Amino acid sequence: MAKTDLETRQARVPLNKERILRTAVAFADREGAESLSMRRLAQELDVVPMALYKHLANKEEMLDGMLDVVVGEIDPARTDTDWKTAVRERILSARRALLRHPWASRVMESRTQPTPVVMAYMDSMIGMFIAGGFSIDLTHHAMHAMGSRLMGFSQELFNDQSDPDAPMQPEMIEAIAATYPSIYELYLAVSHDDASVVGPGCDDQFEFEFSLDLMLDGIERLKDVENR
Amino acid sequence: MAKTDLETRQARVPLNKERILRTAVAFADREGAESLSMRRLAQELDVVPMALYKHLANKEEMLDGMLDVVVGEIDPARTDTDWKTAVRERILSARRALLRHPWASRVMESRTQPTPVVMAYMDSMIGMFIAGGFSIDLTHHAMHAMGSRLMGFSQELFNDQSDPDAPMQPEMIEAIAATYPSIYELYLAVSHDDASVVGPGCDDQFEFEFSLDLMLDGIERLKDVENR
DNA sequence: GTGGTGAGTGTACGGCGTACACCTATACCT
DNA sequence: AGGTATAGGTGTACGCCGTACACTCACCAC
Repeated sequence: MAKTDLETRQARVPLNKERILRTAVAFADREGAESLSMRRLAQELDVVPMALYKHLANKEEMLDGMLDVVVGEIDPARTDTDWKTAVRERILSARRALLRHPWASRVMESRTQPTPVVMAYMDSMIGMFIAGGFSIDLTHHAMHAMGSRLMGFSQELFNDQSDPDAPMQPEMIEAIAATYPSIYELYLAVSHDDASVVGPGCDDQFEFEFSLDLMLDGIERLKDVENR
Repeated sequence: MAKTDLETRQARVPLNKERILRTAVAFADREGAESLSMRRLAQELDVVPMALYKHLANKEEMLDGMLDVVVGEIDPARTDTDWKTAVRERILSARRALLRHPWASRVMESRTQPTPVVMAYMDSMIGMFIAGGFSIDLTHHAMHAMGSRLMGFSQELFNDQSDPDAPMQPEMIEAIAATYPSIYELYLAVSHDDASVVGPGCDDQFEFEFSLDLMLDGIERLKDVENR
């Protein structure tokens, strides 16, 4: 009896959507999104799986909510500078948020409908271009062209190397050299730049900013043509 | 007995990897990748689910195989023009292949390791830049910058509208107008360009080529700077 | 007290990928 | 021709998954 009493006494923190989402995000940060199931999450919260469904319609809604948490971490737009700096810094802030939650870009790719939070982010992004003097049409094209870069990632096409700094067996390298000569050539050049011959080979942050600036410069030029 | 005899007689086409993959691709084309399970596919092939595993290690390997089928549909590189035309046309061919198999880009995004077929495609793509006079480093950056565009798609961030030409309820439009003024402004401009006010609103092919050319022009300029 | 309400529970269902043991028809060797 | 190895198809079973549905029970206003 004493035990039951104590259990009931220690007013167990009640569930609510926000606490569920925070826990889910933390779990995904720790274990990856693919190991996040409703059942595991319920366990994490010391609750029976179905309890979650009093606060969320289904798993999809939860994933959306988790992404909203991430998007919520993106800094608001600066208003004290030109459009290009403002857009650039905002996107880099988005990227920082996504890097904090490595599962997020993949989950984002899997979503089909934007949430209101994402819509609001897009809305403000569009606003930045318009305020910067872009025509509506060019803004539209720019938004398309930026694509997922707007959210802070370029999908890297197999970015997730199994072992971040796997030393790459020499025989594997040889096989690659024979079969994919151009990849090998590129690999040689890139890994040579780096401190170690076997390092990660390229600086993702640099590559991201490189192509971000390629886009920004490109659309800036188009804007100037338009206004000439 | 006659029946059994007949059944055994009509030499049932034997399973093999290629036939499985062809059937899987056709099924995904028809029903979408999310409804493709090993069990449904086995059913499609009039075979017990586990039969598939004599030809494929697991579902992942099957998905990879399906993507290889799609990548196999991309035209080989032209060798009779400048790098820019050759790259551009190859990418547009990739895009055509992906549009034939709407599930493919999403599945591709979900993969973590490239298959040899994809590696070969990348290799030849790299080769096109190098042959075009790009330095290795610039080639490397270009490959990163092009990202999924190399495979014929830019991830559209919620490109899949539930109903391709849903008329958009007026009250929904009003709600959007109030909450997301910039999105609304863009929506107005874009849908006005179009024949109908409620049409798809934008031409994906145009947007794809727009940003493809933005990238190609950008890296071309960098190449010229490099060689100056 | 009474009755309504909303959060948490328990059970159950149908689906999934696939491990493992089994059967069987063919192919090959002597 | 007889024996046997092997590859391809089968059947059963396991442990996951998301979630429908009926329930209990604490709390609340009246």
